[in-house]
Amino acid sequence: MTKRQKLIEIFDKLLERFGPQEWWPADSAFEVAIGAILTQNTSWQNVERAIANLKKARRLSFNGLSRLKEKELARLIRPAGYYNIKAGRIRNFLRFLEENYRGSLGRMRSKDTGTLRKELLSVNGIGPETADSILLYALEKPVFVVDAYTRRIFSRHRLAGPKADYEALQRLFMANLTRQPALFNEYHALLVKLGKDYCKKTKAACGICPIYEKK
DNA sequence: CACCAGGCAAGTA
DNA sequence: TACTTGCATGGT
Repeated sequence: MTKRQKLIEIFDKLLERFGPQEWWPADSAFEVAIGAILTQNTSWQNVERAIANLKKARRLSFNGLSRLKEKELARLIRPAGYYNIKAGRIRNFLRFLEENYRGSLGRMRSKDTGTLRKELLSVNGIGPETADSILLYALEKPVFVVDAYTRRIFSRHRLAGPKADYEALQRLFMANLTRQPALFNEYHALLVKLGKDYCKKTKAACGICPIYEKK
């Protein structure tokens, strides 16, 4: 069994068990990018409240957010937690868009993925997962998103070392699967679904995990 | 009450 | 390089 076959087998089991996840839940690419920052170490449910506040205030756009004072932005995204930190990070991202793409996320699409990733990582507040989430889910670039669930699931199934870093885990997927945005999209979303339902930090339900196998 | 959630940066050794 | 800590709300 090659790594590729193993990765595809897991994907097929997850898809059969959970069905398509329909990621990323958002009305625009811009909303995806803002959501990616808001969901850093935060439950999606809390992010939804923050997004709802921004929509209700009609501020969920580059111009809308740009005209907000940092304190006011922080107030609106309060439910997402770390609101002072995240308000600053969102403003860093807005300034990045303003200075490099005249405020248009869509204008990023024409550049190559590697360059875009470095640019995003240069923004204070955007790390590997946030950058890759924007690349894959907002710009549809073929980049695999790794998160805490991915690391936990693959470590517990002994498919990766417990101390495998982000890039190593990402390479496992990207070097062994065809680089299709749609496949990476669904795979990551399914791993999050599995993590939420069966692979929590302490309460692991490995015995009934859909990809569990007896030795 | 404790623990967790779709991280990241800054500080320390 | 490899830890450790602060950031914070809302659900279980």
